[in-house]
Amino acid sequence: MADIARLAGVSVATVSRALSGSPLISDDTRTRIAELARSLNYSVNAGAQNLRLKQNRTVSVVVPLDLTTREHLSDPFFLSLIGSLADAVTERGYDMLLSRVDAERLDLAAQTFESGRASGIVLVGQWHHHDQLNDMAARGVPFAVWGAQLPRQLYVTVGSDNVQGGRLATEHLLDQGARHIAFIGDPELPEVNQRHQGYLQAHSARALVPATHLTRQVPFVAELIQQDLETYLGHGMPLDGVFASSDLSAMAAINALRRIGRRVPEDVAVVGYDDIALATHFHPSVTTIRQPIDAAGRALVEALLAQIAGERPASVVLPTHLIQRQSSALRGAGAGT
Amino acid sequence: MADIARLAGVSVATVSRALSGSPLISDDTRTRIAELARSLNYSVNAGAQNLRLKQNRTVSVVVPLDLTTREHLSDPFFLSLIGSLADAVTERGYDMLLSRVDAERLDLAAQTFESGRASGIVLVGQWHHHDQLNDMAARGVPFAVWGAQLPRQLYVTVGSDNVQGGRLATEHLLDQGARHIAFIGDPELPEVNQRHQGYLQAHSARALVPATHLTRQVPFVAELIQQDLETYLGHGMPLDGVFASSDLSAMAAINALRRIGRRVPEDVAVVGYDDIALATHFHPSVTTIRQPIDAAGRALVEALLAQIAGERPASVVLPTHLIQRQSSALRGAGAGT
DNA sequence: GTGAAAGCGCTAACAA
DNA sequence: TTGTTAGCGCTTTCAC
Repeated sequence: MADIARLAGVSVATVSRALSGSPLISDDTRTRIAELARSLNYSVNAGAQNLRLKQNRTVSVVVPLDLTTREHLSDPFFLSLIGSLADAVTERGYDMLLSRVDAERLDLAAQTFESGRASGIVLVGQWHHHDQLNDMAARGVPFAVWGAQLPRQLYVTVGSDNVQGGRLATEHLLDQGARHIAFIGDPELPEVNQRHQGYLQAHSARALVPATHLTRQVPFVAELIQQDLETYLGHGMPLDGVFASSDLSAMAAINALRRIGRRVPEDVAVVGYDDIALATHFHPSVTTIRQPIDAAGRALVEALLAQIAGERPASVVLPTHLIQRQSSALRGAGAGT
Repeated sequence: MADIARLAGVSVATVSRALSGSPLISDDTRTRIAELARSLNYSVNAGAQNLRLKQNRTVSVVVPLDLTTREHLSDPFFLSLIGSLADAVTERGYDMLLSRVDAERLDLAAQTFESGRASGIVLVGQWHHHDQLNDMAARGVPFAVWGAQLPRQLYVTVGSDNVQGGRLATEHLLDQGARHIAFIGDPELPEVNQRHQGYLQAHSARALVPATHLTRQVPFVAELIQQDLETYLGHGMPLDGVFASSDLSAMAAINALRRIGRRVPEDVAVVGYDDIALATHFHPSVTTIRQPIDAAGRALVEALLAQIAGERPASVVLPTHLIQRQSSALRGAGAGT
């Protein structure tokens, strides 16, 4: 900037004002300076500017890294969510800092804020760490979480209506005539837990009670799901429906069932959750609960920016929809796309 | 930092030294200061530190935004590449800034560098903008591009061996007995162009010459691909093989063929490119050319960091592999997974 | 082993 | 309309 000032024969203050479009500067000098800057490929130093302005138009998106399961960032749902966040953040004129953090140390996510690198944080997934997040919120860190709304929650979440989603999925399976519906997922995770609530509600609304052993507590790992299902069926237990708490799990389940010789959907109807792109194209195509990803990214960014602006935005629960496809057409009825 | 200094009864200089682990500080004061900092949730202000140190451990990943086709960031291949980049960047102890830029103004990508926000750039996709990129390189902006290696190229690329990939795909189709193999893709894009070269090479190696109208110049848009294929076949032209320049295109082609009443693979064998997760699970599963995504992310980051360190790294061409699946088993032979 | 002071590149009073 | 000056939070010579 000093260079430009010298070349233009003015002071740095003038250059600063010209470049920031201050109305105090004459059009003449403004254009002269603008051209000089362009020809030198000069851009105002963002660090110095932020330091001075104590402003900072960047959002930090943190993806917890679960060391025990997947080491790499590869789940299509989260990847899409990141894409949607990138679009939403760009739309609002912010920069996006993407980082990965050990899921056991979610509090580390706050560092990007505390070190002044970002003005707030979007956390993709809340895992088991409700308490850590409450602490962060109490400390005054602005952040928004993709996840489930929990009791006594001091932070803002954006998530799909998991209970409703679980209910929709299960009702659909019951409608298809299924009576022994397994639930696959780890109810220790808040979102999965709520989907499980929906599963139970759908049953009790029809005066049914699913056998407890139909709830299969398995993490999001294909091998474990397949193994668990094989064990379960190996014991000769009845099964004519599966509600998996993610599409990836549903696909793993379908593969496992097929390997054991059960046909999907003729013998067992399967419903997933997320509606990732793969679900339409899988064979059979997977009936699922859609989470509105574009709305999700936008809502997360909006909730975060509202907090940064000093507001106290409410958590957002996005509606879910049943997308009916082949995997649940138990009697050949109701095949979708 | 001033607060901490006051509370610890020392000068800011001492705090700075203590926090950066300077050996000049006594263990006693160092731990006292460290604890104070922790209890206050204090983190050194990154902006100020960078300003002072003129250092900057962040990589800017720029995803061109092609306004004419997809507005959203959703292609599974690029999404995975971003995931892989996030992992690689984190591994090297850098931060990752993710931004989207109009594909027509790729030079804007340099801004994150010129404004000192990042020490270098990874560009995901080179599109038609070889010249803009050469200009950027000439200006001294450190960056690495995912794409094809081109003649008179002043910048570093990392990409798969597109010619080899195209050859492998086409040879495989020829091996399956296909003789009228369409090429689907837009050869104006450098990577696609090289895949097309491979397609031609595979033919000429067997003294064959594919009819020119078999090269279907279509952008990566499902609707256009389906439409084009329908037109082509509507004219009664012969077709028993398709080499699509991406898996998504291959899937669009398969859907189109099915709609027209051609069976895949019995009537038409299809091979894609990328090996996205969907490819395994599509029905029929898609034979494809795998691009090693994890290696890609790492190679891009490495090439960039080398440049930042003042080296002049060579472009990287990653090997490709044919992954044989059902979509190309023309005579029922050679079905894979 | 610690402190005082200068300066990284910028913006915003305050003066002129 | 423009320039002078102080200071954002930090690191680092230089002095003690």
